[in-house]
Amino acid sequence: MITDRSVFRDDWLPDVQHREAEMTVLTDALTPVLEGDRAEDVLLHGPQGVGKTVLTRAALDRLNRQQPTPSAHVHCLGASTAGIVRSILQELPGSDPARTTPQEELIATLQERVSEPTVVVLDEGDDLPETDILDVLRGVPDISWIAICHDEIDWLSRVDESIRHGLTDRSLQLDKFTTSELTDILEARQRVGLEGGAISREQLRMLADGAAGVARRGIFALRAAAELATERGHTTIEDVDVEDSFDRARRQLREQALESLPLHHHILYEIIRRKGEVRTAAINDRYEAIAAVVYDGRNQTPISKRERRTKLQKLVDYNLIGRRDEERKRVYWACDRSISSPLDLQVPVP
DNA sequence: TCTCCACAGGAAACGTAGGAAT
DNA sequence: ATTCCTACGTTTCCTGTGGAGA
Repeated sequence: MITDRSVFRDDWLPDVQHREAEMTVLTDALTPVLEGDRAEDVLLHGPQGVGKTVLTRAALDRLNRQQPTPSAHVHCLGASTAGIVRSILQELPGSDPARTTPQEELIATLQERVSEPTVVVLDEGDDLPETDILDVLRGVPDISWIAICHDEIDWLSRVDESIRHGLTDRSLQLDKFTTSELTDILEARQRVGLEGGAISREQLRMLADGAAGVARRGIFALRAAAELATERGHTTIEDVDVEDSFDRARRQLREQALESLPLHHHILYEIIRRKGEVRTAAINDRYEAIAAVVYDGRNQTPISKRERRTKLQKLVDYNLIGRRDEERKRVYWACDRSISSPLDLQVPVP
């Protein structure tokens, strides 16, 4: 039933639909490059999964077809200033810098290497105002940036006045799609990714409706529906497959998030998942009780309480665990207890 | 109201891997 | 081969918060 799985992946670049106005703002911002000038900076903001990254990639793709332009797409979440500069250098032509190259030297290399208009995409840039990266980029005359974040007000409140001023008219909001817009988007994906006639327009509308305007959710659900239909021996996708697709899609999104995290997070996640609702102190007790066994032979050592708090925060950010403060207790629980760590952890059952 | 306690999270300090210089 | 240097992940230290109990 699925003829091309790559269509459902995050890195698939579709023809952008229902973002004409936004696309115009972006392409206008990039237009100076065609004259050999630096592009305008842009801030792109909106909820997760509504196509901010896709729109940016599409705009750069369009620019590249008119005028090949160096660009770098950097994931900034949790990265230091030096880390971001290093990622940019890795994407631009030239040799990659060594792991321990001093920050000052990285910046000097960037200034030397960039001699024509270059666009840097700062994805997942919510924490950017805390780093010096915008100042660093300002020191490279040919570099312009497109920052992608969730909360515009928060982001702008933390950058300095000159940057805020430079963004006037170039702070671009992407809202959730309407059901009919998202139906169109799913229609286009299924045309490429599924056998002809596998799904009806009405079923696509149901998927779009269930995804509540979040494109990534809808796309994952479309794939999940096709997978369910195949497993159940249906020749085309049936309504029951669509109904059951949301659960599977949600699971797949969470599994993907968990897989992307390192060992310590998996161990903490498994402790919480197996216990149901659990207090911080109980997590720590359990962690300390099993640490020796779980870390054995893994080339890593148990982490301190303080660092566990940081890891737990990340699990919350990734929507893998929930958290609530009540009285003097902070309580954690797994958002979906059926999702287990793919690592083969020797977490003993209490 | 005051003191004690447990915990959260910010900031500084620390240890280590690995590349460069000698 | 040895020494030096840096980024990064982590630990240590510390301050703030808020409920419990005197």
